Amino acid sequence: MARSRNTEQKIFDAATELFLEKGVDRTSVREIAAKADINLALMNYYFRSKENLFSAIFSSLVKTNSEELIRILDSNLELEEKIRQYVSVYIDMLSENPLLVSFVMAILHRSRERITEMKAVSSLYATEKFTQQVLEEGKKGNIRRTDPSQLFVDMLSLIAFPFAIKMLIIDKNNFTDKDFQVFIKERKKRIPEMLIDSLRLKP
Amino acid sequence: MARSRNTEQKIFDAATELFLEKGVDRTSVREIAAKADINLALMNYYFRSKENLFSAIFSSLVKTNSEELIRILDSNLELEEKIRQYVSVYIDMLSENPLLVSFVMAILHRSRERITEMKAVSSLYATEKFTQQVLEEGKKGNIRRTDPSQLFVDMLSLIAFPFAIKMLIIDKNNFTDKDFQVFIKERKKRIPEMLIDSLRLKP
DNA sequence: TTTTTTTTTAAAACATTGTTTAAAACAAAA
DNA sequence: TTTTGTTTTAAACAATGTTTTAAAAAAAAA
Repeated sequence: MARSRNTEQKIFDAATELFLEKGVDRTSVREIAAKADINLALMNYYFRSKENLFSAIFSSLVKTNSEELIRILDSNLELEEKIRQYVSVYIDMLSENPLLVSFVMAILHRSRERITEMKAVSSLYATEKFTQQVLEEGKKGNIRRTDPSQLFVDMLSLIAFPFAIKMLIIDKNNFTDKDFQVFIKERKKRIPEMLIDSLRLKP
Repeated sequence: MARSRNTEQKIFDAATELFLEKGVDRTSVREIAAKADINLALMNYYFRSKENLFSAIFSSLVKTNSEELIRILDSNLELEEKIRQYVSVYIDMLSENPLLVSFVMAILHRSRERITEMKAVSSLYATEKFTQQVLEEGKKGNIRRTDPSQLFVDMLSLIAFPFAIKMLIIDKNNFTDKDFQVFIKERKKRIPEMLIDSLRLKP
């Protein structure tokens, strides 16, 4: 008979929440068991080890949140519109899951091996078409000649970093969570403008 | 007599290195003791607890690396030059200590209480003059009217984030460490241009 | 030198972690 | 119902973590 999807899912969900909130290393399996309201040993029964559970969760998170972004990057949209959509979708995604950036960065710092797992799924590794477009438009003289890698890192930085320092921004500006949302929403307009500005040919 | 600065320093230095490299939670006090070549109990003798040691190190790191930045922000340089210098100095600093960003972010994710400790020292909290300049230049019509907080976050993001995802950038582009340095050096020109571009009045 | 204080040591106490075991409870199939 | 296989449980285990203790060694003060 199929394993109780119910219990397995309960563990997965509880662990996801805790890992995002407190980080993997500060979350004990006992805590996960308590939150999932299951017996301690069931974690090992279903996932063999904590590290394994973490790996499953990490892959799932990255994958879930990358598919749409990859689709945009691979699409035939013209460069400007592609940038607008990528920024918009990415920011919406992170707004819904603001802990994601910190989590991924913590993992990046914690276990470099995890990089491999990201390759297959992260939108960072799906920039071929984007790169090609930037080079082509540059050649045509439609935009300033630009290193596509730099442009992509700019974009990523402007999108993601504010979420990584969310707490600092909130604290510094005496923001409520709502204020932060407004702040971020503003960036959905601001970032594409900035990037496209930087591509515009000087008169 | 004063406590043996020597031993205390040895512990401090060994722990700093390990915390930066592997993160606080994955560094054991036994490891610190081994690396510092001291008896295990001395860590407690000098710093009372691992958490306390960490706190000392964190404050020191943030402080050391913020003083010059704060000085620039508080200076009377005109806005454009201030941006150029801030970016340049900040990038140089992170280049010398590339693990700093990941470390601070991991901490931000790990212990929100630490935010308090940053207030007194982080350059993020010394933007008063900068803010004032942006508003003033905007009023005078010398630059586009801009939310200073947004501009500052842009600047910070463009500077810091690439270091946080250094491993991804290296891996994705098949960079050597030297390549990464070149990539970053390029950004020292690129970032100020981008920011100043975004402030320029449209024709 | 003797006394006092500071620093270092080895040992062990103590807590918590992730994992395993072996039996019990349960559900499905025969 | 009996059998079979799956899921759950409580308890134990082994490893590793941090902190404390109490005595030894070293250094400074008297």
